[in-house]
Amino acid sequence: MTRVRFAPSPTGYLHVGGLRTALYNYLLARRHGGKFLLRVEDTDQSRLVPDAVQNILDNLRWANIFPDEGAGCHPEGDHGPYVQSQRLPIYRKYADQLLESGQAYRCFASAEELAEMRQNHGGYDRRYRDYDVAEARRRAEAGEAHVIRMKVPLGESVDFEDLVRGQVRFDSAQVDDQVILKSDGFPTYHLAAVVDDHEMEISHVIRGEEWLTSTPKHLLLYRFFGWTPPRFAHLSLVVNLSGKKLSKRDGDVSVNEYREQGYLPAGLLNFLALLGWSNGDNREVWSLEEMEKVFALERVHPSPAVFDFDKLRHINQQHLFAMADEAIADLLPEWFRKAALAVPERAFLVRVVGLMKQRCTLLPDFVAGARYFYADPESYDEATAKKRWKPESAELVREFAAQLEDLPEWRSAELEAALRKFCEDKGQPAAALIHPVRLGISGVGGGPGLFEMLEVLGREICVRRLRKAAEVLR
RNA sequence: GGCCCGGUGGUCUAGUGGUCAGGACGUCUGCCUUUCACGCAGAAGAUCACGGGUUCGAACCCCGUCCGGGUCACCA
Repeated sequence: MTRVRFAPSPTGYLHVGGLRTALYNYLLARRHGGKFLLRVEDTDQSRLVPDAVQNILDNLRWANIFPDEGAGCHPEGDHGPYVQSQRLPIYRKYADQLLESGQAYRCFASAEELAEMRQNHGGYDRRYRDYDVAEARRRAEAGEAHVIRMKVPLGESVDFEDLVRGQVRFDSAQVDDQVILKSDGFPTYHLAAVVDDHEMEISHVIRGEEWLTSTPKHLLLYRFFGWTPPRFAHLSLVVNLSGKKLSKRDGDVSVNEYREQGYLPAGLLNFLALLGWSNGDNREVWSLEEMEKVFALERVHPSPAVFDFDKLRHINQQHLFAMADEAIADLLPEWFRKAALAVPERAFLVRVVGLMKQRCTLLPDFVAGARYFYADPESYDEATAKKRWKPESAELVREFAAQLEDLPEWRSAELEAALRKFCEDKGQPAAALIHPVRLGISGVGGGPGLFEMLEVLGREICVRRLRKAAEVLR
């Protein structure tokens, strides 16, 4: 049974890199008919961000990445609790077990001592490793603050087969006697993750590359406990143009921000998946469901990937194109509310979407970028007016508006025929009226086909706008 | 600095010994059109990090070097 987990720490909002990790885990579970769990790793009490858990849950839900088991699920599942701060006795028990078997020891080094060691010989010098056990126990029982460290066997090689990188080997002498239980009684990540992954029967640990060098510690812990370790897959980092781990300085990094800009979850996910994964068939546009059928860790690339905003936009646009007009229209009401505009009637909106679809990449483009469908223009684009509005335009537009009032059939074909006939009678090229009409109707120089636009807008609005334009523009 | 990982056009990638190194984004040029966009056609852009080997033949295998990143916390 494939059982994977996404185990974020609630020290901040969901990051795009985190979403990618969650996605790969989710895809592997789906591909193999396994389970995807969500576990909250809140063992650092000092860095908790109050609404981080909620944010992570919300954004995963927005992205349609639903955990099968764990925090936020109803019911949570049989391996809970799934929040580490609620599992303290469990970690304590295992830490004690290691203490008794001599694979861990108490350490009384103070923060000052530690700082001094770091300065002088680059790290903890294992000074309490062989400290008298009985004496250590006595001090501990007397209430003296201490931590529990793992006793790393020296001179061994710890190696494993990473599913995306192949064989990786470490010398155990390079591994320090990592703290597994802190003086506040909380476990560190290393103990907590190993214990939980074992108890929750995790089969594959898929996480960021920043964890690669602590994997030998984890492997050693599995060995201490006599447990079979899961398979590991370390994903490359998502980086900026300078090759550094993506950070706030590089622009938008939290999933919230993409959501607020109006990206489609499917588009973001598709783009993120492509940052390191490819199916090997030159295909780039994938729905979540499609990826679930073919995803394989063997096809994940180990080198870091630069987050390319242009490519993201392109992928998002592809997803938009693939959607039915009705489905897009259903997503729009919240964007009208955000723009403080009344939500148009659905049938009208569907038609607008049909006309605007290939001109939009993000959801709000259907609102702010198509404003003239919902409100009369308040101004006219200057460059366009300069180029397209001639001295005779006002008169032509005024006369044409009058003619439109009596047009028998308000449909694009009839509108076009009427306009062309009108121009012919005036001895003018059609463009001499087409451009001024577009400007007068929309206030801008670009947009969908003019006659379709007029049809959708309706007679009353068009006539009104044309008269206004003929009035204002000279 | 030690250890670990990585290195194919600006970017994401295909490629695992044998066609002019393929695709996509972006850029540029045309075409289409009433405009913008879409679409279509085309172009520029890669010493496959570098140097040695192995081989008839290497982006692919081996060694070395360089560069980049990660990690060296009572943070995850």
